[in-house]
Amino acid sequence: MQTHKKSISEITSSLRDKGMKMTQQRRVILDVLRSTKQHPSAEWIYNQVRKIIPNVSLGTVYRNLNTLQQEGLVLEMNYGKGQSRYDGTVEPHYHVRCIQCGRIDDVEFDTYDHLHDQVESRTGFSISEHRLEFSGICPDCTKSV
Amino acid sequence: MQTHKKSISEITSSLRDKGMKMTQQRRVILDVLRSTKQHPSAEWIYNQVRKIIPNVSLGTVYRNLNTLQQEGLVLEMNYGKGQSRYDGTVEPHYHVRCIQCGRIDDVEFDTYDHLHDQVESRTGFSISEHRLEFSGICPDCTKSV
DNA sequence: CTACGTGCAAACTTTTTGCTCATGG
DNA sequence: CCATGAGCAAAAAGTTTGCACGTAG
Repeated sequence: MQTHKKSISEITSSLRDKGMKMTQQRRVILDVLRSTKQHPSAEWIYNQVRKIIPNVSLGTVYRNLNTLQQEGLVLEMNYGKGQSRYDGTVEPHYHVRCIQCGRIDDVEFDTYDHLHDQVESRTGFSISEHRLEFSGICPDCTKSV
Repeated sequence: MQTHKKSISEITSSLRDKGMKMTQQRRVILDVLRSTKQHPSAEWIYNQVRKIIPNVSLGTVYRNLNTLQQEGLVLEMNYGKGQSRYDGTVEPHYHVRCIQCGRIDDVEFDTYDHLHDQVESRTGFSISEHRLEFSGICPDCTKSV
């Protein structure tokens, strides 16, 4: 794991090439998300960003998370009916989620990209990615039962 | 695949053992979901059920899908921010999803349950299940580009 | 009979959007 | 400068829930 992440200035210029701006809000949202090992919700990110830009709006957080996702800089994950969770690590990796407290950790694992060919020939789909997610009870929740 | 599904009467009596009733609505919702190879949304199920029970309510569909899910008779899947999708096949299997039209097919594949031990020792979680989902473009959408 | 389930509509949660103003490049 | 983005608040989308009535067992 621990692959090389694009620097903010690299990102800034690739955004500029598409006529997009690196605003203060966008930069801080990305910074916040990249600097946590949690896989937070939009609201958690919003609260962190507010510590730096007190009058940022939740709408801005959502708009930017969507933009960043389209640019391939952020991943969105949905579980159950609650809030989406976001991940600032876009390099392929897998997740394990606690069905009790919602905690999501990364799993250090070789990825199974070679399965794409098998899936393509069996389904006729042209596969671009896959997600593998384990669920169970985390160590903390195991203790506290 | 094509594993044995519990019959409605088996389900009825196992529900009864828990003090739950097999209502007409519950039975039809389960029938509709089990008899499609699609992986439909609650609203699609609702519309199908209405053909048989015209005044069924969407709330009832949701309530029953949640109940059936808790009983392990139905799976719920979330993708992006739209509606949840439901699956009447609870035997372990994987999915492939079209990022263009939203179609979801099953993938015939041996399952990777042996990974659970590896994940447990690496993360300390106690794993109960995993999901593997491929995404890409389906044959129909490939044609129509 | 009677507890569990339903229909209906209102409420709730999460996310998106229209509009006007601000700002990065 | 001026097109892209932000802030605000209202709306949309999806799901849940309270209540009075219905029905499976």
